[in-house]
Amino acid sequence: MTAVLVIEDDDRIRLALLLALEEEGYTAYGAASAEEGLRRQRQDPADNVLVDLMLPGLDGFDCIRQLRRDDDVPIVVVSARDDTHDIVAALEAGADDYLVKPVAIKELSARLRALRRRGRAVVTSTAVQVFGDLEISADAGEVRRAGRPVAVTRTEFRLLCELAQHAGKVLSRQQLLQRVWGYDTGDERLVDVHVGRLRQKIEEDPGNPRYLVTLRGLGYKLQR
Amino acid sequence: MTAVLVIEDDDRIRLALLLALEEEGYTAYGAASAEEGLRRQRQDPADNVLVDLMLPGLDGFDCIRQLRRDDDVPIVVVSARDDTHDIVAALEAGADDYLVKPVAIKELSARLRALRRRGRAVVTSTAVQVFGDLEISADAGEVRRAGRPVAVTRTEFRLLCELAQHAGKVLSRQQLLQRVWGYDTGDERLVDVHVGRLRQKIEEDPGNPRYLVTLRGLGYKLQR
DNA sequence: GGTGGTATGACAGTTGTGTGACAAATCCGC
DNA sequence: GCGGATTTGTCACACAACTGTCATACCACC
Repeated sequence: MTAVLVIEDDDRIRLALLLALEEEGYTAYGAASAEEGLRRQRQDPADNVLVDLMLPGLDGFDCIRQLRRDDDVPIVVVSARDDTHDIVAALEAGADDYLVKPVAIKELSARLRALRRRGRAVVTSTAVQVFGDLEISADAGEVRRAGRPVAVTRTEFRLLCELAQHAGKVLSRQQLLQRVWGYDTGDERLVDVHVGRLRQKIEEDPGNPRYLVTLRGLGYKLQR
Repeated sequence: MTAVLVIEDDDRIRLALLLALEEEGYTAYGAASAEEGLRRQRQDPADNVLVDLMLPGLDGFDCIRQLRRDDDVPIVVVSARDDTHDIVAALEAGADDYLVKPVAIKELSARLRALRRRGRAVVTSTAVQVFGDLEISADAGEVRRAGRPVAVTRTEFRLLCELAQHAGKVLSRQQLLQRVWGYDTGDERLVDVHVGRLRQKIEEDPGNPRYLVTLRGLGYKLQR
């Protein structure tokens, strides 16, 4: 799952972008100022960042420079101004792409894809997550235990990824239902069943799990 | 010194671009057709390639795909059309950036700099990719299994190249439709059929593929 | 020992994938 | 241009894999 951070002060535009990105299959979250955006990116780095140039306080160019200083996440500028000078300045500041508002969401999506294909996100995002002798590769759609590939189904894979993404933290059945299945409501037993099946595949001793542990009354977590 | 190849059929525009690029400190040379451009790039690779979309004979999109197949040079599209669909298609075909004519030379220069800064030297730009006893020669447009040439059709070859380019990574049917066929929408079963045909040709046991594997619910990938 | 929460096996309905047949489109030698 | 060969895309069907539900057994904690 690719996470995108949208830094944009106009609430309406930010929300619209977030919705559209979600629709395209991204995990998207927003920040209303450069300061907030930088803080969020430091705490929980996204795979791509969208930045508006006109921001209150710290402006977009400074925001780009700071983001670029911290890591090399692909940065896409979204601006109302199509002045050549702005475009050049943004690219010089460290942006990777520049889009003029109003943004066609398909184009944005394609540009994010193109950026990722260039090999940037491979470095920054989830290449392979490792838990002891358990490896999860989101790109390859593959799980390995002790070096051996383990065949998991799509749902199991999603579940595992979701747990891995919040490694060490408990996720309630409700949260898992929401994030893996997209159900706002539903039978929580469903989660149990899939957790059980996943254990059969990834645990040495499914009855006494080492990775995918139950927290009675709380939910499940993937042990680091 | 950075060398730039300009593929553009209009003599006046090509000359103007070449002059402007020289002025900016680049070494620039031109080609009046996709075929000529591809030949020159193969003989004496430039550091960046500028491509016009409307070309006689082989068009810009095909030109981009071929360039991308051969190596990993940054490609900038320069086109008179600012249609979103064209932009998306060009990026999907493998372009790294897109500029609408008339081009502001300063912007072009900045974009070339930005592209270079991104550090492209990531992907294996080997002409021949090897997977076990399977060889894919992009240059020669040739596929071999256990040393023996395998006759694949153009579509099959493109599909195989696309998968090889992202070796080990899952590509969804949607992604393959877009990248191999250029369809933004369409019947995903089309991919299945061609994957099936490709398997008949490159796999020892098509029913139990070693290279071109299915990831149920996710897509296909070419196993390393 | 009782109670609420959790694990697990079986089952039927659903979905996803492989494949052969066929017609349209394209290529190619003449 | 022309006609045959090849390639391409569509469709339908069969089969295998997966999903969600349920019932039952199990366990931890009070």
